[in-house]
Amino acid sequence: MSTDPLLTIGEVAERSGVASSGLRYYESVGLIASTRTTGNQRRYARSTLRRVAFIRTASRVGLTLDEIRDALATLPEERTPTKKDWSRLSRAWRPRLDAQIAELERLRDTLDECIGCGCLSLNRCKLSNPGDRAAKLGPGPRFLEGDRPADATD
Amino acid sequence: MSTDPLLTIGEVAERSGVASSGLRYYESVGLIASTRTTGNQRRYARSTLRRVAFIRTASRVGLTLDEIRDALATLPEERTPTKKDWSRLSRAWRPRLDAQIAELERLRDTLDECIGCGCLSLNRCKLSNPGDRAAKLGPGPRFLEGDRPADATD
DNA sequence: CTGCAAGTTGAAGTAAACTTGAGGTCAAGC
DNA sequence: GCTTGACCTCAAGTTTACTTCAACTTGCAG
Repeated sequence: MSTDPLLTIGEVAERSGVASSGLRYYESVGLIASTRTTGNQRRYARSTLRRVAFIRTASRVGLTLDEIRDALATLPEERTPTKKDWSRLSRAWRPRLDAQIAELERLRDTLDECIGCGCLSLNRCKLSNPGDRAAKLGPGPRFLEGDRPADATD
Repeated sequence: MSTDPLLTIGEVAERSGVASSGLRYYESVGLIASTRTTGNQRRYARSTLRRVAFIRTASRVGLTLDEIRDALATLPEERTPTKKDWSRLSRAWRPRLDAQIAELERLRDTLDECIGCGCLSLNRCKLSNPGDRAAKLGPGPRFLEGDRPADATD
């Protein structure tokens, strides 16, 4: 315990809930930065806690670390980001969240329609055809998704 | 083109939107089955199309292939599944979808509260503390999620 | 000064869901 | 009968977001 304004990696890990290894990883991909002690140990500014919080939350919203890095790149470098700065970034999540929710609701409603008939038939059933490309939800393949529906016979 | 009731892997790929390599993969993990021609090529029953449709849709809902395999295992083996069979499985997704939507809405609402203040401060802000473990949404780490919040000072 | 928890590095492993590649076979039209 | 596109297998590669391991070094309490 100290009065030192800088935090050790263990302290940041403890407070952010991100493991030390995760913090090192974040640093390796350019999401956060640190200074070093003479003995080569990392020391973090307090503002890093907020930055990590942003990263975790953005991640929960579904952004990839790449996208998060891009977002963070818009923060001013010459000064510690203000609440306004963070607020601006967070606001950008809103449409994304709305889209995700809408997509799931669409899926749910279509499912309701289909449950009655137990169809799930390709091409004939709405469920099988994404409908919009805002998919990219949950794990699974993002590669070919809604490419060619092709003809229908089953 | 033929009158053959069995489909080649290419046909199934074309109609289902899942690449041939994906279908082989599904087979390798026991999600679908096929018979073979004398020349060792796969031939699929038409019902496979429905099965694949189920897999893709369940996947979109966020189920892992493991879970999907478990669900499919409850289908009768001795006969081609009826609409009722599929309907039963689909109905089981509903609570899951509802939970996913609720989780996202919770996140959005909390975000709305937080946007005004640009807080995102750890522990002090609801956004940083998951609240329920129904997370498992979108990509990213499912490992440590909401483990120890720890104390708060920033 | 000593001991030991905490920190360091780089490489390798993990998980899910597939894709790609190499090397070889099959089937159908001409 | 031959060419060509579709298929086969098996191993290895891909992506994202980390964790784990081994082998070592620091830093602080006693």
